[in-house]
Amino acid sequence: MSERQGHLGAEAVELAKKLSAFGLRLTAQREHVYHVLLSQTDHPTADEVYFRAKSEKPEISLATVYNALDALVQCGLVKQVNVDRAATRYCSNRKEHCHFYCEECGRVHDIELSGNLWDFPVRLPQDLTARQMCLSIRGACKNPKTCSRRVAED
Amino acid sequence: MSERQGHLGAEAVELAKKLSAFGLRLTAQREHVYHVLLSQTDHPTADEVYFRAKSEKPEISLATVYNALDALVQCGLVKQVNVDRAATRYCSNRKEHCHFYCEECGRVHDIELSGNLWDFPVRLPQDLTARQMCLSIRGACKNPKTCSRRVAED
DNA sequence: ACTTGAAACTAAAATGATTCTAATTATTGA
DNA sequence: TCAATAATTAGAATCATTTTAGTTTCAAGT
Repeated sequence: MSERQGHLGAEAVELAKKLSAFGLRLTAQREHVYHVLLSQTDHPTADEVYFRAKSEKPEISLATVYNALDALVQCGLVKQVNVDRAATRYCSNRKEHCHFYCEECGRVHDIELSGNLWDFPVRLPQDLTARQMCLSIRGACKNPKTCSRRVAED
Repeated sequence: MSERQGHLGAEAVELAKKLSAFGLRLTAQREHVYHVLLSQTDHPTADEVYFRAKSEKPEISLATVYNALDALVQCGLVKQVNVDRAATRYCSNRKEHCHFYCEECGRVHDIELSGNLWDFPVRLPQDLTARQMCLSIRGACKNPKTCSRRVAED
């Protein structure tokens, strides 16, 4: 067991496990990026993650943030949210949910599902193997207090 | 009625109607871009649309292709498909369907739905108004004949 | 048919997001 | 501890998309 794994919090222990299951190493940077994502329930872009991460660890580089995000996505702890032609956003919500994109303000909201997406009937050709399903909803927040044009995030 | 609307095909007539419903004009370029999208059932990127369009109309510019794609998306004739951090793809399939993204070869397949997405139970907060729902599936093609790494499109 | 302002078009430059490079450092297993 | 490998860094490069500025086309009103 490595030096740094001697004193890990619960979060980091799980992170280490998940990463190593995919042949990826636990590093201080990945741990920190994951921490940044968990500490705010919004859906930051890589750039936003970079700035948040830098405020605590000024040496971290943008390339590393991309690398860490990729590692987290690969091992299933984080999901990418792609909307229109905008920068990809990242979501650390582990509960089954879907995303609502407000066309007015650009915010992404997490929406709970009351059913199981895998039960939804689709005519999937037999040569295709599904690994992941996701639902996304577009619309408007309709609340003038919280929904104003082009705000960063919720 | 304008000069060029005098001799339009059925496709173009519908296009003209949809566009004008959104205050957008029918132009030769938009018509051509729409034609390019309809003539191949794959999911080209803006760049790919540009090259296909240019082969028949060499004067068309990339900015116009983007403009035309935006116009088509705005009036609902075309859908954007966003996957990972890759360039946005465009889909002219008007039937209710969802998208399957093959993580091995990058192809996007249209999948028919047997149910109505709007029936799927989600806990949508009442201040959110949904306008569009879409389902997407990730997985693998699993067919070595048709699925090889990083092929352009299906 | 003729004018006119708005919308759309063009090529090219600019921007923004993401990836790559090369050199360095950290981590892991022997 | 050592070597091999993976991950990190800053910065350059690339790719996708948007913006700009000048020109053309369109549609609405004479």
